[in-house]
Amino acid sequence: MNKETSLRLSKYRRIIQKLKLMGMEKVFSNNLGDAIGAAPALVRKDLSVLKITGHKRGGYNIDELIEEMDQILGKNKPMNVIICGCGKIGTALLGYRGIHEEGIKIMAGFDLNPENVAYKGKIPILPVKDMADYIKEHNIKVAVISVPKFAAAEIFSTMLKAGIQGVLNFSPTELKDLSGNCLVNNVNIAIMLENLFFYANNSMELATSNRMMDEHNIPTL
Amino acid sequence: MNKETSLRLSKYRRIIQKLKLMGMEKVFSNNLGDAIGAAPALVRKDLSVLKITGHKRGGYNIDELIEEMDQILGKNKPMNVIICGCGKIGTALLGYRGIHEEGIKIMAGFDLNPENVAYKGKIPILPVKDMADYIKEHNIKVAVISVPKFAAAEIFSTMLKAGIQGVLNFSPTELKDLSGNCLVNNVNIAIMLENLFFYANNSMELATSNRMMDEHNIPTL
DNA sequence: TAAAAATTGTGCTTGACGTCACATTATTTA
DNA sequence: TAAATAATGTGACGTCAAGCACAATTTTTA
Repeated sequence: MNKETSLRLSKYRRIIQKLKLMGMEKVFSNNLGDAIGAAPALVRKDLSVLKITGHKRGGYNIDELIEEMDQILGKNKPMNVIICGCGKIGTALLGYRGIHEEGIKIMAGFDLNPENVAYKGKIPILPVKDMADYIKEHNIKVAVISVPKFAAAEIFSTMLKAGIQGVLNFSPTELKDLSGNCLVNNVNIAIMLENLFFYANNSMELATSNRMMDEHNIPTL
Repeated sequence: MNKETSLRLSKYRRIIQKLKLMGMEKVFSNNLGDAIGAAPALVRKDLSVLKITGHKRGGYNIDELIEEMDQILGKNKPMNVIICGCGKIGTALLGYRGIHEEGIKIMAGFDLNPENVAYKGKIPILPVKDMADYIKEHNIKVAVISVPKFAAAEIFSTMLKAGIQGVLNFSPTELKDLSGNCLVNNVNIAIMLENLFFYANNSMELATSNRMMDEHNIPTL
């Protein structure tokens, strides 16, 4: 399964959750397709790959769907993360509701000088030197990197040695794990902004490519 | 040109800049390819599409390359953004160096209650109701949305009416401009984290697909 | 009960992107 | 000068993901 596909799964999961809260019991592939801007056939194929099966003329049962997707997406297992680098961005994430609301728990923050971190919440802020032990002891699988550029590569290396399997990297240094044990989502804010300026400056080209629009735009729920 | 291609362009630009600072004068397609984890032929094709031409056996002249790419990427024009929503993430961005270092200027922040924003820097924090006028008066093309979920759709709509052409959206509401006048980069932190847990929980599949690895991982510069 | 309608599941087609491979051209070396 | 070497530029090809279209199946309606 590729990245786009797995992102769609999370989106399906989120939409289905909303529909359930609205009291709905079943959903059709074209509903989900409309919601994420994809063709109904693609939705069916995605679910088909997951061995999730619907009912001819009856769509998909929402409760079944949630159960099976949670199983596949690992939503039943604890989703515990740590945040390494408690500067401006790291601290913002420590208090970010969107993470908590999805059932993800921020276990701890790490910083070179934890006593300097302004954030005063329930989450412990620990010194970076304790990170590797913490990862092993608490069996942490996913980490956020929000350290300055110069520190990113080293902290990433430490994480890999400690067994981290997924990293969300906000530093401008693009990280890669050559061994294939750890997946990295690089979020480069400056490059994304540059990208927007590029299209804004060349807006004629924007109109000509539908493919591009599809990749960038996903309908509001 | 698709999104991946334009992201590569920004990466090339960044690498070339570093090489220039190191005193180099020319660069070969395989250098750039190695740096971003792409095949040399792809680098040549990317540059070829931009009508940037190299020299047989001589590679690409770095000064020419920078000049032409800056032209194409719009780096010569001012890159002015506004930040709408000065909560935790918005405030973090107001003080984020990575943006400034790339030549992007944050012109102003907007918030429902600007007087409540803790950030005390040089950037003015203005009331949201003034945003549309500000966009028009200062000819702002690109905006960051970092408002809470419930406010995202409305502020986005206001931006579109004011003529915004690019949006970097950190709210969990996925935004889309149906008219095609505005490109949106949706950055959904919770979904990206979920995605990492998904792969961590199904790590066997990770190893089997090389394609996926390529999409996720970009080598450190 | 029979016909009509609606929705799934999937084989086939399409299109885009990246890689391969090689002709072309420039530089170096003997 | 001629041969060898090194790099570009691009046409051809392979691969993969998404969309199309339709058979299969279930429900509704008359």
